[in-house]
Amino acid sequence: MAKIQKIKGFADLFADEAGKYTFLENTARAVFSRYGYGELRTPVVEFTELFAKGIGQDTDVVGKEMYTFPDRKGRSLTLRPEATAGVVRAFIESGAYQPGGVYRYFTFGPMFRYERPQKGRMRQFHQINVECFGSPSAFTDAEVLLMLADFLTAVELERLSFEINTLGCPDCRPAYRATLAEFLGKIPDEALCEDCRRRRAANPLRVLDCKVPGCREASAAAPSIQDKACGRCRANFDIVRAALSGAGLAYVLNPRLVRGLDYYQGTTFEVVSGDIGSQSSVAGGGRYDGLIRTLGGPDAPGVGFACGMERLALLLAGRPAEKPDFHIAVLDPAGLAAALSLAQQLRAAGFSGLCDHEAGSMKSRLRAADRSGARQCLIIGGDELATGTVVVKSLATGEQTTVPMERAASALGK
RNA sequence: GCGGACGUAGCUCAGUUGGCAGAGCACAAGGUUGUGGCCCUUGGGGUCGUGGGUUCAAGCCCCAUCGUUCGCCCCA
Repeated sequence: MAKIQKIKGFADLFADEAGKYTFLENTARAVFSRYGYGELRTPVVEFTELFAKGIGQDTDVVGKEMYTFPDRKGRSLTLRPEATAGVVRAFIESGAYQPGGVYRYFTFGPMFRYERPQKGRMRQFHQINVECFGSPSAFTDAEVLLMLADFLTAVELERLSFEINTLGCPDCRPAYRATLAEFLGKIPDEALCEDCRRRRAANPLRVLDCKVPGCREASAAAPSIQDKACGRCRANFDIVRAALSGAGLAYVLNPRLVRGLDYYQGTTFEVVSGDIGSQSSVAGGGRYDGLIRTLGGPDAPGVGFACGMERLALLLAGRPAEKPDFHIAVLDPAGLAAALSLAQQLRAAGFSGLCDHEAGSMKSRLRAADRSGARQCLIIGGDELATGTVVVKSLATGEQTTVPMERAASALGK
């Protein structure tokens, strides 16, 4: 019988690793609350249609990476590959939107994409997501970015680079796209990789993003969106840049920054680390003004970002586990019941600790106490049982005293 | 979906031209009848990922398969 094991690309996170995730979530909660954001938890499964419409039918995520399956009534469900679509759906469904209002949400949780796993990329992965609905202002873009930077500073990640770009709006992007496509059309086939030859007609912006050196060279002189953006987009982007500089946040202007999900427009950004292998992007986001309407909601604008917890965790030092205050060592089986009730009293008094449930030799019990990392060991053997006492031994210094059992808590207390 | 590397004890890994499966760490007991960490001794532990093939003989060679991992692609 083959051993049952976890699914490829899924992970079990024990103490050290799990601790990083709760640390990330707790500090995210604290930081985002200071900006007026509230937590929202949405389902992990949605109707497939939501993602197909929201993310874009021709993206890789929708085209080949979704966990999609029929439920018992034959409806097509999918495990969410990203959070924004679900949050937007919840927002629309709640009916909370009033024109002019601004709505701020953050959410944590697992996402699923059927990809080949590698460093920093799991099939079940975890994101911290932030979404702000209702504000068309570039100051909101800037504040969201600053909040992300604030969070990353709070978790003590410093060596990260912030890249920003604008993708243009529905007014100016089509024209830019056309001139870019025209430029790319003149490049001889041999100069581009196979993917880019296909992309230059279908999705010319993505050619800019190609990592193949030849393609980089070929597109080096391509027209930049920075020059072709409309006045409003430029003005907005200037506001964002000025706000970041004003706040002292260093950033890199990356005109080649193109996001993979169709709904992005206007300001986009990515946070990159050079220390975690080839999946180097730890966070990414931007503005998605058309999305809420696309999904059947009001014509409300949106901005947000997603932050990959696996990738942040790679950068985080392990969090040392909490050490217990006491370990009760039992030398005589007759002492097991007294040991457990003593342990309960100590826990009720606020101490943390472990208690032997099987008796053993002094040597084996003390070794176990030592391994647990406990500060103090309480020893209950035949002598102590006879006199109603307990030995309180410091595992650091080796000093020990014998006290009546009911005084154990105060003996631990100092 | 494509490519490379790797699967031997709980963990990290040796294993020669194919010739009786090993070390370190960890664990357990003892050295010390009730005193841990350091040290010493002893001990328990393995279908060599799985299934085929070649061979007198396979951990080693061949094929397949599963898993892990790094990269491509894509993305957080």
